[in-house]
Amino acid sequence: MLMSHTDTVSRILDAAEVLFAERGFTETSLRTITSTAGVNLAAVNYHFGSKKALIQAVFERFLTPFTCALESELDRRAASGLPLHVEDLLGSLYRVGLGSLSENGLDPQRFMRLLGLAYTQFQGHLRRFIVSRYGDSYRRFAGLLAGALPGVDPVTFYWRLYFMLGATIFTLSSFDAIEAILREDFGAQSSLPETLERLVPAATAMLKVVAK
Amino acid sequence: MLMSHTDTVSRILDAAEVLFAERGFTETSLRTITSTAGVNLAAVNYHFGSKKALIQAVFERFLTPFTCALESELDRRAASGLPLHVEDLLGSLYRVGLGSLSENGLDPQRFMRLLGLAYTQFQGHLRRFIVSRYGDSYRRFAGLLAGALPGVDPVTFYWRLYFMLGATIFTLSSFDAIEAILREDFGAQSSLPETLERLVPAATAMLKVVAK
DNA sequence: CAAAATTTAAAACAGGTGTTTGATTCTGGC
DNA sequence: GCCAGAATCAAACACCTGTTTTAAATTTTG
Repeated sequence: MLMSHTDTVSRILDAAEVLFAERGFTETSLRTITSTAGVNLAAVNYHFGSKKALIQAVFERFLTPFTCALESELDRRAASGLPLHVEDLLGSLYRVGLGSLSENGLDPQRFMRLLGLAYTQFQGHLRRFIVSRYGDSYRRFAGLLAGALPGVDPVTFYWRLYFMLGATIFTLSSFDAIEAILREDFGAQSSLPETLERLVPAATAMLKVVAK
Repeated sequence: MLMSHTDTVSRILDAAEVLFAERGFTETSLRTITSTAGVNLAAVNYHFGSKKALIQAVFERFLTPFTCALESELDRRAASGLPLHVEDLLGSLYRVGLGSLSENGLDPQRFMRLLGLAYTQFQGHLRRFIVSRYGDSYRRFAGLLAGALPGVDPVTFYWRLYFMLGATIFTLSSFDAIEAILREDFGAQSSLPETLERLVPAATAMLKVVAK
């Protein structure tokens, strides 16, 4: 039968998620995954088919609830008829990211770490998978953001969008490390929500600049 | 003799530089490096000691001229006595990056790609190496930048500094990919200097925002 | 209950990894 | 010309990789 998701599958996904986020894809072997999951080595290839497919499955479990939550948040905003400002859109994005993930028992920091990996590690198949599966939502959000920034020419807008993505993914995927440095140097510790509250105005300013 | 740097060493460094930037560290084997360099497999361990040491050597060849050029640019600015503005500092940083590297026959894009890897790949030894070797220059630059931003409290400043680093490294290390997308969608092609000219005002705005 | 399909298990497979070895060639100083 | 030291080479080493196989156990179903 196909109700298979008894245990083994989830345990593999759980272990893979943590280990991938900690060490990367190539640096994490199937043997490490299966042994920390407490299942047999062959189980990965049996249930997922290959290591690549496992990597994609890990991302699917993250991204699907996130994307759905973002879509319905955008629907809600659109239904309200109110104009969408840049701050609101970014705030929504971050709030949804934090909310939907922790609801599903997923660690937002790990999520960002994995997202960072998806962009920087050399896994062509992953990039293709993500684009084909979640590209529409991405384009919708980007379109709304562009609409909230009249007067910024398209090419400049897209570069700035990438600047923003970079700032976000890079910073949040190394959140632990950066936070540790700042705590050591200034004693003040920052939480993830606090950091996002710093990020929203900073990213907004970057998107809005009027070239002089 | 110690004049050894006849050929083999540089050829290994050249090949490793390109291959690392293209595929990452773990994904590039010593056999691939030595065969594209046209040298014997054992040469890496003979001249460098280990793969880790080779990785560090690749970064040293990039970062030392860059850091030196940046330091002397900062010296020059300091000697002039003029106050240092944020735009100037960022402009210097990027201009020096472009200039000093291409002078030494090194590809700036590859440099950014490698720098991105250094941050995102899981090579503890590399991070430690870079921090211990180039940490002082980094702190000097960060200090000058902080001085040009009175009124921004230290913790906020440092978070924004990381936002900026993220935007820079992330964007430039994927420059080719992003540029290809934008060219396909808008027909307009962007050069690296052009992109840096977009980045300077955007990053400046992000650093300067006054929280409302 | 028995037959069939699904899931687990141990072992082997084929190939790739960084590193080391020991012999051989090259090279510069006397 | 000779010979120590440096550099190159082919081969082997020990280990790890993802994947497959074959058999046993388990679960589902008629």
